[in-house]
Amino acid sequence: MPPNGRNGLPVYQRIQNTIRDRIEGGELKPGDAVASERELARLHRVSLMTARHALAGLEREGIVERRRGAGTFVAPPRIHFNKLMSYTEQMASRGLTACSKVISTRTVDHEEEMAARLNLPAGSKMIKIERVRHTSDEPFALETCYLPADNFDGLLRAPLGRSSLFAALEREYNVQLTYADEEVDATAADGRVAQLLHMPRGFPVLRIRQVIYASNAKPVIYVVGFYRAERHSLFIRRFR
Amino acid sequence: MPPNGRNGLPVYQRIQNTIRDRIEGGELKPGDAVASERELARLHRVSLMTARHALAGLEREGIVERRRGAGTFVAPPRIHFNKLMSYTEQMASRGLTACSKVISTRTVDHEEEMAARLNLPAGSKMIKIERVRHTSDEPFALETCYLPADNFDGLLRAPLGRSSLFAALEREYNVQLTYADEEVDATAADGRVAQLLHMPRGFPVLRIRQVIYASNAKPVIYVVGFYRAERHSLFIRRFR
DNA sequence: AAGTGGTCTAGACCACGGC
DNA sequence: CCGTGGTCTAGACCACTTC
Repeated sequence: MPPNGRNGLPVYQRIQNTIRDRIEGGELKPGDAVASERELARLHRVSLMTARHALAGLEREGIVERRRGAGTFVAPPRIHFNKLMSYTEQMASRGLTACSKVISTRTVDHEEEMAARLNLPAGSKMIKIERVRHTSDEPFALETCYLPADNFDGLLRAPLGRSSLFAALEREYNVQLTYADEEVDATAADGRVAQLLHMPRGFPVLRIRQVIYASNAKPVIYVVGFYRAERHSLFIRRFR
Repeated sequence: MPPNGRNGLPVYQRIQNTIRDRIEGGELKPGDAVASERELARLHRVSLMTARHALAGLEREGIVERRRGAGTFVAPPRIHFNKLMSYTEQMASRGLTACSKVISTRTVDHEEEMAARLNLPAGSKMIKIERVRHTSDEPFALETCYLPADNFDGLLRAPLGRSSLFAALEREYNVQLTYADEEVDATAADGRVAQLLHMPRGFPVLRIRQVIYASNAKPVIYVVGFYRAERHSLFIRRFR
């Protein structure tokens, strides 16, 4: 038998995908039993070790729980702690649709603080995108992000209103985002923020400044976000 | 061959232990090559899949990095972000001395929200400790923490003004704190907070609600903290 | 070309869970 | 008891990195 299927995917990953699809499609719900190792091996005409490898991978991802002597079961939906996720992905993980309005997109070259955050020389050209995030009608966040203009030529022509910036970077520019450092504090809404978020000036807002790094440890995006306090909170898990 | 060695440990775990020991003992340093799968299989007189299983486990733990075609190498020491640290420990890690004033210590039994956060039945007795944290003269945080009264009899007699609550729990009560879930948002200072933190009422403050869990995954402490925004910010690292 | 990790086979026995 | 996951064997070929 050929080691890989028709497409280039290893067999164990194709098995994983069939299971993932059935969970995401709602066919399998948390607590439901997944096909056993032996069953998968029979169904996919594959060795036991390969079926096992597939399930072990899904368990490591937290999608599935394995109990010796009992079976393999769909894991309860876990809260994603300390995961770097785009707004689009966050919404999707809560079963909601992302909704945002692009306020402005342009290139700038004299915002020194932002250049410094991206580790660029002073005066560097940067792409600047301002977006208001909302759910249904109510706006709840203003996010301004900066990217080095040199590396992302043509990004401004992408349909940012619709699709995710993360997705565009990872797909179109082949950039692998790996981690982000965030600084969180509270501040009072200034005139512009108050107006865009439909709240009185001086109201408390959560401010999150985020530097997102690519796999080569180079900073790729700097984001400043202001969040309406009563509509947004941040969840973190810390370990001892 | 017997599936397990003399002791009850699976072979692959014993292989892992020999490698862990050599790393912890300083014999292998970050970047050094670890024995290859085939080498381990030969040395331990074990099948390739078993040697492989051992290395895969170490990789999942982050102890080792595997590069196809190159080999398996000791991973660089991971920096610990998002660490659960007491106020005392945080200050110490910045070379400062912790300074706090106990405002009140008492037992309460009708704060239902707090009982719920600690997963206690309604009406349960809890120890409640209020402390103001400060640097030099300026107060910058009000922290109120709750603990189940049953488990921590006599805690109120400990010298909390001086030593760490964490230290007391870990030493006196043999509780191993393992992780905490935090919820962060922004809010306006109410009268009491404003007075204690020497700031105008209505000013934005960072609010952090924290549930700290022991090693048995039982909640042990619930802390609500209000932090002066201009003197405190939170740093988080998120991973993709 | 030699060595490495990645995938895969076709079996085996064990420890454990639920019926 | 039967089915489950956990461990393990003794091989195989492939893709990749290093030299």
